[in-house]
Amino acid sequence: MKKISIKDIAKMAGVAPSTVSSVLNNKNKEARISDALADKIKLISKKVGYRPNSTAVSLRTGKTNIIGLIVEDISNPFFALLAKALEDEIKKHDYRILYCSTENDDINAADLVQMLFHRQVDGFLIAPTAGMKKSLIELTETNKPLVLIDRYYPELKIPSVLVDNKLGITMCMDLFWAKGYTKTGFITTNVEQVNMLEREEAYRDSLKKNKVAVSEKFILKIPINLPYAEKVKKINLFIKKNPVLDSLIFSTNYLGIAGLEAIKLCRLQIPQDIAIISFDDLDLFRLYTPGITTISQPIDEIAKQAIILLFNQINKNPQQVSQRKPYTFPPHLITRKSV
Amino acid sequence: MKKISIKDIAKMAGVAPSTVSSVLNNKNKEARISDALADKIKLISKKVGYRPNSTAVSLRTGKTNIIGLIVEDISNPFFALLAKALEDEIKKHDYRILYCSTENDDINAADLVQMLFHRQVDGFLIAPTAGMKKSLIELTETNKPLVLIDRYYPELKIPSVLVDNKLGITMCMDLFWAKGYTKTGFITTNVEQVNMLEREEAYRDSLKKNKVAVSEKFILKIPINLPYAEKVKKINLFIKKNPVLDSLIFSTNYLGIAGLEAIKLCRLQIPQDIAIISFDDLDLFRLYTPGITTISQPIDEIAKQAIILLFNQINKNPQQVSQRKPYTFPPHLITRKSV
DNA sequence: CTGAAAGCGCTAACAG
DNA sequence: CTGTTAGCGCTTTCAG
Repeated sequence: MKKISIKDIAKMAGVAPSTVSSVLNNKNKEARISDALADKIKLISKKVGYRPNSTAVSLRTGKTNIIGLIVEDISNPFFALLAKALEDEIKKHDYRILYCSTENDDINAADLVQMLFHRQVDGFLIAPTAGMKKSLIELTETNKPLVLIDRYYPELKIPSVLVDNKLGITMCMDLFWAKGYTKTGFITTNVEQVNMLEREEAYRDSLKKNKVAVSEKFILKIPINLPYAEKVKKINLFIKKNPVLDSLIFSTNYLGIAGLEAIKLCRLQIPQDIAIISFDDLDLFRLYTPGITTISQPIDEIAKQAIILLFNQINKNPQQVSQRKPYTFPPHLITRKSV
Repeated sequence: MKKISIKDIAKMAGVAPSTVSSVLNNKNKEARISDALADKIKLISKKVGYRPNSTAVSLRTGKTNIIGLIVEDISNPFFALLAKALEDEIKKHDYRILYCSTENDDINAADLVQMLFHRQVDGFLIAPTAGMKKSLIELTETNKPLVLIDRYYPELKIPSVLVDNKLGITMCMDLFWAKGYTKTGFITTNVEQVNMLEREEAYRDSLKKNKVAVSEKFILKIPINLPYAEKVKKINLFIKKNPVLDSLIFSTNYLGIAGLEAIKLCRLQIPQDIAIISFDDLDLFRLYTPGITTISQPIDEIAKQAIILLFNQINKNPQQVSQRKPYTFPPHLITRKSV
């Protein structure tokens, strides 16, 4: 694993660097280099373990084989699983991932886009923050391949892949209605991201469809960057203030976790005192007693589709007639004992 | 965010590219460029949002400001948290992370080292697989900055940062002894990684110290790449075969998870029928009923120290008198109701 | 004080 | 069939 350059190989083989380059990039035919020579060059470079300097290749070709991944927080289990699934898919194309967490900060996010762009990444996979519109518009103007994941911007025609958020919450509500729960609280974040807004909307729609007036006090919006303990406290208070509630929906995994903790503090029994469903499936929800009913996201499918859309752009695949609507995948309702 | 090069800036300012370069790299003094001119150049490049092409800078300077991170699996909560902590620390140095998962495959791991090396990363953070010795030796011979995390190679003098694995298990055992448990089973993986071996060793040592013969049938080694359901099955069987056991230690988080599932299947009560402790603290363990006693790793401290050691090397800091022993941090025993 | 020139390692056009 | 040449965008002498 020494620093060995194409010139070294050329010297060893007694040819010019360009000849080595052609051979190693399988351009034998175009350059019409004799098979014997090609084999010789290949052999030598294999023997000394030659691998081209990616930086030089990138500078020359303008390609880095690196995709920039921007998520909210790589330590969130949802994003960790998504990142792994994306990594697995992208590996097949011989690409790598440079990842960054936005911490849900718009300025941070815009910076990361800039930084990755100037690092010449070949494409972007972004779970955008709520205030990233400007940054995304700028990015699209550069024609860099770009796919949004987990969230999207309805006004921007950017290929997006995500779970069907409305369907997920509708499934929750339908289950509640079917089981006779009529007073469902909705616990969500205060961020204005489409995915969260759609979840809330589906909650409201379901109430309306069932001719129940939406009661604003049954909706709790928790500031996203509040420390965990504060979140628990807020939920705790919310539950105490609304003893009439017979069921709760947590719109995302960490709220579900905080919710379980809050319910424990209130000494309420699930599902006798209160039934619950959380978005995102976790080991915790599966193994908790009682098992928690969840809306599980099809992470692998989302990752696969995102990579397809990304490489359609990278390879300028014409079939990529970018449809206006985001690609959505239905979630799975995993029913357990919590309802 | 257009492609704007140093030449463009030079033209706009009516100077030579090299002058722009000097100014932007704060080499005004050495180049003795007038403050007025420097300010003018800075202003212009700020106004048009100029950012140098990182690829070109890298090719020229040999620095990429990218660190290669190789872990077992980014979707494992331990590594996800570690990755996030590392990202946070590394950001302060204006570096980024290119990450890869080994899937615990030695060949894969060796490939990743090669790949990252030829991508000119400025340093490596590696949680090595058991069979990575050769690859690591090769890497050290290149003098690339390198820090091992979570695991280490006793024979190789490579700076390493990890939790004190032995202490962790000793704490478990001491707690068991103190509470009167005398038949403790140990459930671990079959991989020959030092961290795992040390955990097992501590278990054996504790028994010996307390004059209890080590019973091999009380140790269960589960193949690491077995599907989750199979792991549960193995543990289930192990418990049924050894009804004499009054307590169990799970040597890593996913075994703890599988263990809870297995115990549920056996319809055993924790801690009445069997007491348990798991390595790694998870939401699941905290919120499970009963709460599971765990050995929590000081992830942030590990990340901080790893970054310190890495940048000591990158900056050729002489104080980095690479000590032979790995840097270890004591874990925290979090006692809950499971013991 | 400033600019011209070389070169990092590679690839692609083109000339032999 | 193969080698020469130019140049990707930047930094770094070094000459003026």
